[in-house]
Amino acid sequence: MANIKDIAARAGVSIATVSRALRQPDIVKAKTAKKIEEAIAALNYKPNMLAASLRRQRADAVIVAVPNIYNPFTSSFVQGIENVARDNGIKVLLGLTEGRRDLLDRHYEMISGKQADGLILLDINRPTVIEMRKPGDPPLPIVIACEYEDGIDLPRVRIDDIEAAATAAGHIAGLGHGKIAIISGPTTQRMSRDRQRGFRLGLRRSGVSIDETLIAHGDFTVESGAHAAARLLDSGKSFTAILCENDEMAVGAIHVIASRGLRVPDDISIIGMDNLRFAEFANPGLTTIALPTTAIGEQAMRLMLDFDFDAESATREVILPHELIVRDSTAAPKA
Amino acid sequence: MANIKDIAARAGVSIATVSRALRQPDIVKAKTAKKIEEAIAALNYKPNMLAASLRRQRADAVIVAVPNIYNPFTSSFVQGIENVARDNGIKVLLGLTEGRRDLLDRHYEMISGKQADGLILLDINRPTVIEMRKPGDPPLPIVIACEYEDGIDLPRVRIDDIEAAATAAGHIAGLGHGKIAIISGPTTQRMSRDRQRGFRLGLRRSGVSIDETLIAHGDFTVESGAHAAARLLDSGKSFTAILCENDEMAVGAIHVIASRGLRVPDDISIIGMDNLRFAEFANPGLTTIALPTTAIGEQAMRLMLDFDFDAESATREVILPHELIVRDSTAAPKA
DNA sequence: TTGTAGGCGTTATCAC
DNA sequence: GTGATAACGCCTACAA
Repeated sequence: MANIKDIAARAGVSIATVSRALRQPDIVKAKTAKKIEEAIAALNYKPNMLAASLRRQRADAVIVAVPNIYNPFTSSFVQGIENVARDNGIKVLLGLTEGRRDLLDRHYEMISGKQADGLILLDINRPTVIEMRKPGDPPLPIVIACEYEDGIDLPRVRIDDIEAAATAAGHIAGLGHGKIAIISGPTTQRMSRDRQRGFRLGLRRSGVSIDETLIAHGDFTVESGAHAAARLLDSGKSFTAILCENDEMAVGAIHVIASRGLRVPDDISIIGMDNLRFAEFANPGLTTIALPTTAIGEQAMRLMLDFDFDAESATREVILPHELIVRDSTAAPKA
Repeated sequence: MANIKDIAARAGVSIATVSRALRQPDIVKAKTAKKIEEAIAALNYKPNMLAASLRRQRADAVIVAVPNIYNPFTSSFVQGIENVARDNGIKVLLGLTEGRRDLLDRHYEMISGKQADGLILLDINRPTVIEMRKPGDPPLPIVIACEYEDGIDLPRVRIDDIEAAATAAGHIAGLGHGKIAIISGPTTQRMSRDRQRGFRLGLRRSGVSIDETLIAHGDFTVESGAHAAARLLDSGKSFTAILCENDEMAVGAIHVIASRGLRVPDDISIIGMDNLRFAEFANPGLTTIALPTTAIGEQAMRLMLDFDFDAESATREVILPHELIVRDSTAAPKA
């Protein structure tokens, strides 16, 4: 494989000049540049980025850690990151964590191993390295997106889950529902706690009281939403709407409700959160809260680029707006 | 940042010994190893993989190019790749192409730039480099998964789309349907052509003839499936089943059918292909053809590991089996 | 079992 | 504008 030396030899210049022609074409004479160009074409030379990164002490790459990739939410989020990264000559690498901390740590190794410069985290977990950090150590090049927990001082971008959930609850209450069930996520997760709080807040604002026995728990998967809905129906209690903490569980709930011969929204209204791509094509179309996923990704990448996490001026938190999307899964309760 | 030299100094050994302690712990004396270990812990040393890769001329990483990540199919496919990669100490990096060739080429640069050793392709496109290759050039470290085209001599793993589609068609015909519509993908794509061929083959085997005016075209997205179904319904022709070339379009079709007050499968049976995660929770649950996605990923990674693409003995093609999954979207036509 | 030393392919400093 | 040359941090013959 041709290297910079071969190019230099063939073009009759020094390797320094070749390097300059590649990095700062403007400071080398046009004629020289042309000779170099020809040599590069002739030998089909490709710069060895490994060597370049080693020398420059930066890889111009970030790694994005996501728990899974089937979640459409992830998709447009990553899209946002790519948009900004591309404009700045940064490579984006996706690393799957499956929600496992050991895998996340393994991805972090790409940073300690200098193969990437930063980590954008769209995951519940935090890499172990955060706990290992002692005061005075250099700042960690990590940006947290969305799944935030308190007590970790890293830049982050997120939505206001509480207000978003309150908006959803307000929509349902505004339609006139009074007996409202909730399918919540795992309360170990900050996001789930916030959303549940938001549901309560939204109902309270509308003067609707909550029946604590109408709260079922899932784990944010379609399957768990189906099971939770089944439990609610089996309980024999009556309710006319279900607030679901995410769309996946809402889809599961709709499935179960329909399979029992009940109708959405005639018998039971369903609202989700996240506005997954499939939400629009559920039967019926799912009313939900849309998150500015692409914008979140863009912001996260910008925070990464501004990386100077020790600086007083560093932006520590960006909160982006959500939006209610009304489709056909919600309606006023039957008279 | 501490480097191997610092460790050597602190442990009172040479850098060679440190390197060996890291790579081949068994060939260094236990006592020495311990001293080195302590030094590593004390200085919080992390090997610079960039330098290691540069020296060893391999990155121990593969890049997986996928058009998007929201497709659940992609997800378990990547899972399969990771399974095998992990067991072999290989890092897996995901690169998004958005179906764009320029982005794919950019990912390929990671290979010419030595940041990755191979490329696994789950994309319609092919990197430009394939066309540039002249006979005698070293083989390209590329494995193709599923989206195959003829005329490219690279190892690949796929399913038999024709037989898979024939199976789907056979199921519908076997239920007694005679007037059957088709929602096909873009016929520019090999996979779409194969699946359409398979549908025809399956129907012919069952002695059912095809009405060419009952073929609508989409582009594999939910939206296009919805539009195609609408066109079919608007045409006024009668049919009792739709063969969809993938689940996404099937979901779109169901949505439109339901929104027009027709029922699946009572009025119209729907079958898809791919067995997306959401297929099970569609309303009604979608009958479909399951692909061995994880196995495809595993095989692809194995082909990558066996990389010696010039060798006569190199495996060039692996075909994996599909499976019919019967759910609630298909039934015998009304009498 | 361990040490010495050359080199992987760049970039960047300093001369000229 | 261009050329020598010293790093960047590691691996691996070869020698001891």
